[in-house]
Amino acid sequence: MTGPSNELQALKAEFFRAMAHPMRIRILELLSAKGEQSVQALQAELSMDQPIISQHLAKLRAHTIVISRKEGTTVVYALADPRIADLLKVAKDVLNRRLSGTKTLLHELRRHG
Amino acid sequence: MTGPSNELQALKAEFFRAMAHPMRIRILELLSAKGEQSVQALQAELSMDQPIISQHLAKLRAHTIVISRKEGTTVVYALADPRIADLLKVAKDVLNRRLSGTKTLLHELRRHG
DNA sequence: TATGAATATTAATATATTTAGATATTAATG
DNA sequence: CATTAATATCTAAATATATTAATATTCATA
Repeated sequence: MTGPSNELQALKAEFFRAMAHPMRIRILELLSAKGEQSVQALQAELSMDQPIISQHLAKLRAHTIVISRKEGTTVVYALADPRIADLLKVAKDVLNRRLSGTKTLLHELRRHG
Repeated sequence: MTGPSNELQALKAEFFRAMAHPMRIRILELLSAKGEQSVQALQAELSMDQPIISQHLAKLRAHTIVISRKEGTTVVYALADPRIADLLKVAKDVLNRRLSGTKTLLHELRRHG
């Protein structure tokens, strides 16, 4: 038995890759924490040139990781799916555990005898 | 307040990028589903040349996404953290919902009028 | 210690992604 | 309808990543 199709795994890979950039992570964390944000707001909070932000937003949009709507001349972005916030949270947990590394291990050892 | 440091977000990005490859997703899903596996077993199940598998395993190892131990001349790999299985599961949910759901699509369409 | 089996590394080329700057589009306003 | 503000797109150059094939390492054992 071969498991799920390769195309599905390619989709997952593309999905992860679309998130895999420091600037895009920052954007997604802002949207997770504060809800929808205009491009201006993101630009201000990330102190980033406008075309750069737009390019990253375009990539996230292309993979339906964020969605956007227009409000007059400004465009407001939001997570396309609340589970994306979960995804970031799990990733943070994995990394946090890793960073606390030895400390956590010692702590656990002490607690469990 | 600026939020968490940029280095942390760069770490997260590197972490996602290290997973973001169809072959590595397949490896991680096998390890999630079946527990630890030797390189031989992975090679057989993925019908992939040995050096290719090793290269992907090396990348996963470099980011502490998998860990390995030797058993004589064979090397056995496992997920470094069970939460990585959660991560894959959440990603699968997001993509499943996307593939089955018209909700997001309609939302996208509405955006363009 | 020479050999074979299992795994890892290296190096080259090809391909994809990022960045930065210039320019284009869109919608509101005077 | 010309102008401005907000956002998006395009292009070329710089970086990073993937692929392939060849070679190296490690360990058990004859």
